[in-house]
Amino acid sequence: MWWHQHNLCFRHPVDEDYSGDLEEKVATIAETDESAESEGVIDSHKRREILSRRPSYRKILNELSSDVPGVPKIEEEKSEEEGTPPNIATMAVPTSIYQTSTGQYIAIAQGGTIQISNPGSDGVQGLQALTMTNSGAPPPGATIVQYAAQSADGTQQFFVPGSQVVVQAATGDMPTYQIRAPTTALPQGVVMAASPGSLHSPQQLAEEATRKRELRLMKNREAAKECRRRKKEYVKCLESRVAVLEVQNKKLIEELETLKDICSPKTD
DNA sequence: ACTGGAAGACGTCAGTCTGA
DNA sequence: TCAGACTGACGTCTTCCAGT
Repeated sequence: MWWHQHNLCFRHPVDEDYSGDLEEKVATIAETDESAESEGVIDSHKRREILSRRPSYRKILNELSSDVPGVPKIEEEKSEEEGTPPNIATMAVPTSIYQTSTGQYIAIAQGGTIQISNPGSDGVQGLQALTMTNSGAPPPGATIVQYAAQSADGTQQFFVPGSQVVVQAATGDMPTYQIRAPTTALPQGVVMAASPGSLHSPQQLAEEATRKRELRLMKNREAAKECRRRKKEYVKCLESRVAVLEVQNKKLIEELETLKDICSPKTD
């Protein structure tokens, strides 16, 4: 596998190895002037150990950015929506925000907690917490919502991704929610469970274990995505650093040549 | 049109790191 | 100490493109 950019051609056998090559390149260019005559040979085992214990890309890049003014920082987890309602922004950092048909805001926080806030309220007031779970073997796309707060008013309806609508289908101690397409009256599946009771039976324990596994896989999936995004940003940063250092190096060499000419004029 | 390789994105597992 | 975050490694899938 070969990878072309800036008229350079880097070998790129496995995607994970490329950033290592680039790091080496940056280090080599940065140290050319001082340590050109140093041994420069690192024991491969030691090097592997160092690499395997490297801190996260975010950390590295942020350290780089503090050393080098031009290097951008990797942003912390940012919310998807720019126009976050003020009464939600002060709470946990949401990953998704939806607005209900009655004007309420629903924020799904990182931990899977759903927060419902009334537009007129000032943050904490009117907030209801729900817990998102995916238990057992749900049908594709289905989401289990565990209702942890009692709704005081009547039927509630809010929008979820995919142009679907969550409708409160029953009231009372066991409110039920259904996901429906907004234009059809046919429910696509009941996805609501009441507040969780105690888990005792083997089946319930198995379901809980499955649920935990699903949750872990989901989080890991998101973490892997985020990790790859950071890595790409990190590699971009290294590439631009290579370019800058190469230019600097060239300038210094030219300067050195000029000074050499001045200090030791030719004797005819 | 078909095919095979390159490249990129993704999901998962396993191991390490880190903060409480 | 432990749970959660992070990341390398691996396999799979999809898309693109050049060659036939």
